[in-house]
Amino acid sequence: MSQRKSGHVTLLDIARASGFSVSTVSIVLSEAPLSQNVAATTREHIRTIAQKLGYHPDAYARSLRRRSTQTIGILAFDLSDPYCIPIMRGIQESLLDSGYLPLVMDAQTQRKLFDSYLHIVLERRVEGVIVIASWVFEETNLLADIKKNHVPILIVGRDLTARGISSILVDNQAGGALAMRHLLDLGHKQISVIRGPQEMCDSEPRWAGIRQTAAQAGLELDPRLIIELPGQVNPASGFESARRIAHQMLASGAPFTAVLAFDDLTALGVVRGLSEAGLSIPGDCSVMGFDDVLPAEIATPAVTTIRQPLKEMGLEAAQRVVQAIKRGPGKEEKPRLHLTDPELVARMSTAEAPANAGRQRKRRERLTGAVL
Amino acid sequence: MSQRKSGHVTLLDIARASGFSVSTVSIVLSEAPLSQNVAATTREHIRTIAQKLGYHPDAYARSLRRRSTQTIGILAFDLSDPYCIPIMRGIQESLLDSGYLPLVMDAQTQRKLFDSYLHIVLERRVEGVIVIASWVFEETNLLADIKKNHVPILIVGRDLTARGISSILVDNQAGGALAMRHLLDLGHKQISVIRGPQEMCDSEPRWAGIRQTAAQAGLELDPRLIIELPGQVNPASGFESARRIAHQMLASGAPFTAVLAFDDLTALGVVRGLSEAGLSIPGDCSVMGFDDVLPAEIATPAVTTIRQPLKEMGLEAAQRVVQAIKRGPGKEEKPRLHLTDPELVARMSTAEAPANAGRQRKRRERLTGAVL
DNA sequence: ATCATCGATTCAAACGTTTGAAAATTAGAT
DNA sequence: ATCTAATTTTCAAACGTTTGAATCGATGAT
Repeated sequence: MSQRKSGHVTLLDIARASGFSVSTVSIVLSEAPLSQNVAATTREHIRTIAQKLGYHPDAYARSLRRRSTQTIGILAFDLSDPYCIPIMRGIQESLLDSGYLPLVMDAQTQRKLFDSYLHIVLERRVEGVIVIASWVFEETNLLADIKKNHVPILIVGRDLTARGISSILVDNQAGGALAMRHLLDLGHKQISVIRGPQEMCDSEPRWAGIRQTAAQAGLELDPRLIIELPGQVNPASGFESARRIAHQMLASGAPFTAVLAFDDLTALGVVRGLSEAGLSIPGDCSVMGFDDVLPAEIATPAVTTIRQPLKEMGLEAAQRVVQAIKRGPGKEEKPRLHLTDPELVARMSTAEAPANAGRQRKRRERLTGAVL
Repeated sequence: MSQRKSGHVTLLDIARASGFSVSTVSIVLSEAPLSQNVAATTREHIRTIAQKLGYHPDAYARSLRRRSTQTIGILAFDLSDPYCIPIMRGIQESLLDSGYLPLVMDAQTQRKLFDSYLHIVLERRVEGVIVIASWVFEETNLLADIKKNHVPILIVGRDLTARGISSILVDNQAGGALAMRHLLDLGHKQISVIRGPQEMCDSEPRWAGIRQTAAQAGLELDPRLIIELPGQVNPASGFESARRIAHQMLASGAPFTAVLAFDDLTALGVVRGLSEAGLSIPGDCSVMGFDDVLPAEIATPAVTTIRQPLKEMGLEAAQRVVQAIKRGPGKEEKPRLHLTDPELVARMSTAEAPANAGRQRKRRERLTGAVL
């Protein structure tokens, strides 16, 4: 009945219906400090009417007037990557406590989308931005616009302190070391490593940790067993590449008893590839991943992996951005780098190296001949 | 330099810097029809300055004035459920084309959050709402508020036409039938069914399809092998329940050669449970799921499942909501139900029933005794 | 009676845009 | 020089809120 043009119930509607002015109604419904001065009966009356009409304050009008949107933009590089989810969870949890609304954007691993979403969050006047990306996106000149508009920004999953952006990511080198250490502890000597694609910034430090640990243990890695993943177009493509690589490794004839994969999806690809060739995991070959995402946990055998404290990273990211907002513009802190601790999660896909490597090799030869 | 109190560059800044009025600047930058009348040199001049200052129109002021937010609220019941992701993808794709921005909210399987997000999307003046939920949420009285405010709403994954809400979901009964048909075709006679929890609306129709198909084939299902999942608190909990159930079934001594699980995560739980007991999939027992989510695809053995056209459902949902918005308030269409076609995806977790069931039973007995 | 005091309510301006209507400028025709 | 018409630009109001300042009554003190 009292529908205005916009189709939404406004303060004016309630003012008319209650006989009080828009000001009074606003003061009551927004629980402004002044509302203590408003007669209790009036308050009651106004609230009842608002309830009845189904009033919801217009966030746009309110934000415009208050000059604050209570909103933080979350730019995820790809929501279909299970890696993003726990981070988002952490962010969300922390943000809800502080009264901010996360504005989630999914860039779907597309630079174009990423850029246009950066535009959008700026137009939506987010008070801070959190980027989730292990990705290269530094070239985008929109970062300059973000700075021009004094919006605090922080990135999870990549070190961009060199570009003046605070960063939170796992200590990839320590993680790589942890992974290699685990395989060494299990007695493996012939270890294949599937390195990440060049475009990924995680690739290099992980590899460094792996290489270093192997060297310290006096182990020389067989170059035929060090393979690099091609660039990925979506989260699932790592799986498929790894599967193919597994077949290639078997075909190469180079003996190995364990595979250290770049991440969990890659590890699952390796498991698939080796299984297709008739090998059993971990009996014939151990496989381990990195990240600890859901699919790794619910696969059988569950894959041993290096856990990133993703949720905690999200929590911290949110806290840091909120702090930066509270600190206010102009008083920016200098960009900080926070490396979180990786953790070994030993599951079922890794086991002691077989005592008799000869038997393994023979078995593999017998099988791969049949499959490839 | 020309920073105003809000910290953002506004039309006024550009007006001052260019010597033209705010109106002219607005007309040029928003590419209003009137901008054809603006001198080409002026247009150029204004655009250059806007670019230089890093101007981004304020979405709040604009929406307030235009009385349109170009925004659609997406309420996902749980983003950590891989089921949601393809739907979201579909929605997003379709929405971007039509110039709407999806406002994604993740209810994390919590009714309280769900309600508060419904509030928020209303305050944010979304022009439409898409709910993703196989969930019970009908009791929430906020639905009434949504209707009061004339916001078109549509639900994916649940039939709520009875409550006057257009719904898109897979034909669960047909899917259940398809699944059972597959197992029957493979020659299975002793089939265990893990039914969904009561709270889930998918459970009943799927079961109906299964039961009916079995009956038509003249197959009587062993009641000891019909088990219902407990209610779930998060997507991963179905996995754990199913794992336990697998052990219980083995312990019960009732013979079975196949398990038809409620969904993919449940199927993966069964695979885990049976594997722990020493059975091999599909050699000793076939397992199949429902939905076709990522973990089912990348597990080894890949799980046979009934695919829901999730992305397509998202696409359609978005289209329908946009249409409803275009149609305008008042001219609401009567709520429609759209059942999409499920599809069998035969993978590696199902195989022909073993010719000799006796051997199977013996093997299982031998093994389970050792494990439980 | 007058004046300050206090409590309850309202005024009016502002946030940054958009847009119908008006005005200013220029050009063209008489 | 005057009038009309076209082109270019600006005015001013509006969107729904919030909020410092102002108003209005009534109470109590002088």
